[in-house]
Amino acid sequence: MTTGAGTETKLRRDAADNHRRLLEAAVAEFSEQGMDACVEQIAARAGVGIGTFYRRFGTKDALVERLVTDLLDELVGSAERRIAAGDGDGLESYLREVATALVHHRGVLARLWSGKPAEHAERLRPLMLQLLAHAQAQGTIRPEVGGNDISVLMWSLRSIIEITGAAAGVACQRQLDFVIAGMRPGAEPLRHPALSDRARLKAEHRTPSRH
Amino acid sequence: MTTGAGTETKLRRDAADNHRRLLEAAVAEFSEQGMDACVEQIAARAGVGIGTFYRRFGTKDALVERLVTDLLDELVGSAERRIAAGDGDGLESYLREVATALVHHRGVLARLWSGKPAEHAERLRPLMLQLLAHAQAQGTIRPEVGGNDISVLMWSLRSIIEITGAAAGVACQRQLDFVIAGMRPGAEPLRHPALSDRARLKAEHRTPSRH
DNA sequence: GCTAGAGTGGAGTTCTGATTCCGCTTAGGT
DNA sequence: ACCTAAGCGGAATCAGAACTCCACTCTAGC
Repeated sequence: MTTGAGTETKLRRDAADNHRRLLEAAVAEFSEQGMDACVEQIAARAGVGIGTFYRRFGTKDALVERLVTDLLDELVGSAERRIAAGDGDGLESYLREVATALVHHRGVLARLWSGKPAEHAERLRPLMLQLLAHAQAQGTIRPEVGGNDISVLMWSLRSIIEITGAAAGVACQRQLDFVIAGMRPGAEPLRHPALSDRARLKAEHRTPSRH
Repeated sequence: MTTGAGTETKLRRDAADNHRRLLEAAVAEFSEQGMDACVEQIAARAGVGIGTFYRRFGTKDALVERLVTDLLDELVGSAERRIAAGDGDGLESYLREVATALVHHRGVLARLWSGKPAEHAERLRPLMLQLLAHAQAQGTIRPEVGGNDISVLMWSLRSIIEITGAAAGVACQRQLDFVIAGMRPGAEPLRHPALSDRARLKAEHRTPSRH
């Protein structure tokens, strides 16, 4: 649940403790201040000096990447669990879980769907496609819906979450109500083509704003 | 089309020219670099010195606010045009126009739905509500849909646009296909409550990240 | 064509926040 | 209890970008 990369060479007890505390402080601080939260604040909140922060993470960017990786691990785990369950509305449940996870990690969403860890995001795609295919086989999602439609849907949650802050959970679930309703077999026909794979790939490799 | 505030005390011809060029350069630079585009770059792109930039706008922030105001004027104009037209799918057409406008001004979206110009955004709301009411009276949108649902929908476009960059137009229209389909009278019932007015107001007054 | 004053350019200043450095502390093996 | 390398704190350094200032250059009214 905590991580996947194994670069942790058993720390001294106090050090391990500081490490954990830094991670918690970072999540909190990023949630509140956005990605501009400054390192000094994070360290202060964790009750350690800046030096300790840098000994542990090397760079503010490395910290963010670590948080993003944790989040992706969570999303992957969630997808796998849904696939294992094998019920008809697996995709819908999955999307709702994704929304919840994103809300919880709202501080680092700006880095989630682009930049380096895009490789990680690739890990998610086949699982998502599998859930989609299953839902379509069960007839709960109409056949014209493609994987890129689901990607766009997930992307769209980011700004809702960043704008609504505390109320993000409600806002996302309601939005999912509408989008999913629009993806059901009985819904009105689609007027526009889906995003192309080429465009999706370009989007996933874009390096966004900051630094 | 250019603006609404009338603080422009007829400039010397060359100055007016530089002013226009700065505005264009700013839109371009923000679109490409995001809100972190630096003033020096903008000035360079416009072919003027930094001094000129500051004489004209006083502050980077003032420039952004000006661009946001222009965008809102455009959105208001669009809504008024739709209301005047009075056809049944006014809301849908309006939303699609909004998407197009947002794509064009993608550089400043981060400042659009929050911060100071929230007052301006208030100008938009009654128009949007009117379009919604009309659509519901015509039976093209189901009655459970509320104004806040439309707000959330507009917010959701921001991250789609920022992530997809050049392909944003396609992505947004397709997403609108789904959401609007989900808002039709025949669509599946909604499972979750809409965002409360209180939460929406809080969201609109949030001061986001930067500065 | 001349002149006043609006406009200009861009080096220098200031501010903010990331990152480095190093002498001091402390866990934990013996 | 002692020793030593892992850890720690935080002042000092560095970097990047916003913003200021002022000697100099043109536009436009005469």
